[in-house]
Amino acid sequence: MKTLPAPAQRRLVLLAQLLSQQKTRKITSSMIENLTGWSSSLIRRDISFLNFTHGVSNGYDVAELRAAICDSLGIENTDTEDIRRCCIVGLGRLGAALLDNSLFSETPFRITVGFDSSVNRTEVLRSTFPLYPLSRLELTVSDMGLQFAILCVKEDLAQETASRLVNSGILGIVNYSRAIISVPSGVFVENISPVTALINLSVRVAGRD
Amino acid sequence: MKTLPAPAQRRLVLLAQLLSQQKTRKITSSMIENLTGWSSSLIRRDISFLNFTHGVSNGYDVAELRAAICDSLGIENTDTEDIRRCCIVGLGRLGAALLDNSLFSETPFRITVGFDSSVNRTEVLRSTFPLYPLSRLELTVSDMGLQFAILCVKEDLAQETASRLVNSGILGIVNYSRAIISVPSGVFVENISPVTALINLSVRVAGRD
DNA sequence: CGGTGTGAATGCTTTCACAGCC
DNA sequence: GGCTGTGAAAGCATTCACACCG
Repeated sequence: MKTLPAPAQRRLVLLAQLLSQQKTRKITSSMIENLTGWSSSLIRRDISFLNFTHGVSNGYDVAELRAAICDSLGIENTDTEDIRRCCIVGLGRLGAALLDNSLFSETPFRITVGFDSSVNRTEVLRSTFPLYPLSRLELTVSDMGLQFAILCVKEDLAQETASRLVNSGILGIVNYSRAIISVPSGVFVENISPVTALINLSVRVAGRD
Repeated sequence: MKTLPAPAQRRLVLLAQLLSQQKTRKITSSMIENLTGWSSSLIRRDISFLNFTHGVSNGYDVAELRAAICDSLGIENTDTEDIRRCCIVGLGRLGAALLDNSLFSETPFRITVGFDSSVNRTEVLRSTFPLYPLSRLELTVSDMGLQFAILCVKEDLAQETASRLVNSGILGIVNYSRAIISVPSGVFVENISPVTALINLSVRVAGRD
């Protein structure tokens, strides 16, 4: 098996999510094409990277295929074992809205701690896990051995906070701010600011000749 | 000028954002490489698609380059003209957190209306623009001629709501839910659920051999 | 020199097309 | 007959390498 190309990896993540919603028991590559717009041969190629040998020729078994993708990507969505604990940094309106582990049900992720510069906010907000002042970030992240952070601080603090996270051992950052943050190699960032998303949409809409 | 490749387009959007943060007046492709991890020749190639002829050989003028990117992508960040009006659908904790146009300052986007199935929420939440019950979605979206929507409804309503948006003329959807939504060709979706982002990070972290 | 801009080469990704299987 | 899985071809994106410029 060749190594999984990055675009294929991202499609497979979405495909796994699509399969969890799927009501039917079987699905064919052209049904997936209709749902996603990706060509059926591309989908078959993506699936072939999983070396998932299903045997039958009349489509994929939805549950089996999803399991094969999760298995291959290491994203078993068990609720019990192999949980990845994450922190949220910045508990403004947006950060506070994400303090809700029901968003992560049936995934291997759990929010286990939040940080904010305002002690007022860490004390007023209710959650099932601790909320600490920013000053305890380094200590807590390294003690808990966290690898993932959700960054919801304001633009002007984004780089500084990201660096502190990286220095404490964080390997992946979900960046909700518009700021572009620099991280050393081996650390990854997913930029999901609504502004970036709207700009990308706008360019794509304009570009459809 | 050849047409802009999709990966280059996405990098340029991020580059424009990076340039807005940049403190220096000049920047070279290898400074950008250090900040972003993209190779300097790739950056020069991306910029060459703009047919931006800057003249000098000791780096790019930050402001000029940013203007050239925005111009070429049609994302002038004026606050006055050519504003794209957007709606938010679903005013739970997350949707309500985005009802804040200060998130979109210095961009051509403005939230101009919100919708929720709960009349209670549309009446209790405060905002500078109207909040309506979901039943008024079609009428309002087509009356206002909106092209962009931010979708924050729960998973089980995502597809149905997206279809209603598309039928009302929406061309681009920022999807905050985990649900994968199907749209006809000519309509675009950006999936930015925190769950998807974490999964992608987790796969990339695991894959760094 | 220390930089850009760009043909040409390389390396990836996607599509084509068809054998093989149920 | 309809679908998968996959070599081989085609099409894209990235890197190389170097002419050229201030």
